[in-house]
Amino acid sequence: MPDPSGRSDTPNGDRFPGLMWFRRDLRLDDNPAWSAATSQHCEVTALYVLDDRLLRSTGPFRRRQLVHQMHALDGSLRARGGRLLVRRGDPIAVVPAEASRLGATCVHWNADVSPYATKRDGAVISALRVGASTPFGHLVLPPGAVVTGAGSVSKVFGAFHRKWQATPWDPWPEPGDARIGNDAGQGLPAAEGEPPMMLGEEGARAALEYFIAASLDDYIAGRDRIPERATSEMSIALRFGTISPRRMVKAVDQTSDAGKTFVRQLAWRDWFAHLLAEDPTLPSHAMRPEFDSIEWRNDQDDICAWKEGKTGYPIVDAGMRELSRTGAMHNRVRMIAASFLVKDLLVDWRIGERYFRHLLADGDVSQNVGNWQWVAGTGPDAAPYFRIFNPTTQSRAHDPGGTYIRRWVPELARLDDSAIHAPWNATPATLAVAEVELGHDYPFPIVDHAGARFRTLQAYGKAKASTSARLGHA
DNA sequence: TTTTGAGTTGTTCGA
DNA sequence: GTCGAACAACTCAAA
Repeated sequence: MPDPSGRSDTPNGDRFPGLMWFRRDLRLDDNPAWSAATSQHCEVTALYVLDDRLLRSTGPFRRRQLVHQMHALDGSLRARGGRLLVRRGDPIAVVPAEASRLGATCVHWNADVSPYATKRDGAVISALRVGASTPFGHLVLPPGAVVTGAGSVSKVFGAFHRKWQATPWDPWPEPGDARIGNDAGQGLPAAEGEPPMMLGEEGARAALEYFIAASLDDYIAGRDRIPERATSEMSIALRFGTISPRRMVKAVDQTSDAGKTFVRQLAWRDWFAHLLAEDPTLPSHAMRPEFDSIEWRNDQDDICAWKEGKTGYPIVDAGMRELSRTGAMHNRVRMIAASFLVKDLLVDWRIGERYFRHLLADGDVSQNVGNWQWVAGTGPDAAPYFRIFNPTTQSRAHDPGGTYIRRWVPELARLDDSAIHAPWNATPATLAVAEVELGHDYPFPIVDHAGARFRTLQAYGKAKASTSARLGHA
């Protein structure tokens, strides 16, 4: 095969050039597609395609992260004498064109499970004139590796988890010795703002080590304390693939309950991905069809108040403000805010799912959809629908000193620890001392929790009853 | 085919 | 203040 770049003087004998298409796997360590590419070819070009269709649906925080992490990947490649080749356009056209230009005999990438990605990747494979190799490098186990006797993904987590634990695997192979292409193409977009603390694969590895040393022992209780940063905070590294989930599992001592609990979270992550791979309609349909007939209120004023952090429930508002200003939110607060939208405001979970996914720096279709369906009680193994979070109780339990609320709802900062969780119950004197006038400085609650709870139980009960009646008559 | 056991993160009510 | 029960009876997966 003629080599248009004239790079045929390779130490690897008759090996040919290859192309590695990076997407959400921005690391060189423990990356199955990268290892395959660098083992099978004399030279590998590392490509990233800026896909405008995808970028349009990507909110500002995730986009900013992406650019920083691309720069970090470029740094990893430079350390090995290469560069990240960046192109802008539709991958269905760009990837085959680059493969042809470089004379690549195979294109490598790590597969993904989202409906958009699977459709796009199928089209790229059809358009390629050479082969493609597409392992699953962002999950511990690939879809299809953990199934029931009937060959489908378990619809209860416990059964999935038992099989997941019992399925053996090893770290993926080490990278090979291929030379790395050093054509930077049209160049990286300029990174905006301060680089994230957890930058690139070295940052991710250091953050994991720090978490294991500092917080893992207390993970079971610590992960529920909102104002602290006692969770692993690895979600962005997992989202962009700057760390290998297999490396994470191997790094944790699973003889302790805390270690087991933490690794279990990675099993949940695999489970949600496997479920979406099996059923691409999950972003738009309840896993339990009876809950597709709930009569949502979808009140526009309520939805706006929720998005803006003006519901009158301080813990919800703190979370929603943190989200819209930073793209981050503690897991416990995500549950409280999501439960509030669905069960207190009776708003369709899909509206909240789309909003979170747009803004979250770690936003990922499979995880976001799985978790929203869990909160809404519409999925398998979901929270029972009558399990409705009380935002005030949650706030007192998980942010007892009101530290988190004061950080994001400064107009309430002078309220004492008792009043700050439910300012509408505070005495006029307490409010006056704290210089809070409800309805002026901070809203009255837009909904009464007890009444809203009853309303939601009615709506869910009705949806269930009408569906079972329909099925009974069929 | 039938049976059996299990089932992330909660809240409210009444004794 | 603390405790257990009710919430609602499912469905799934495996034996």
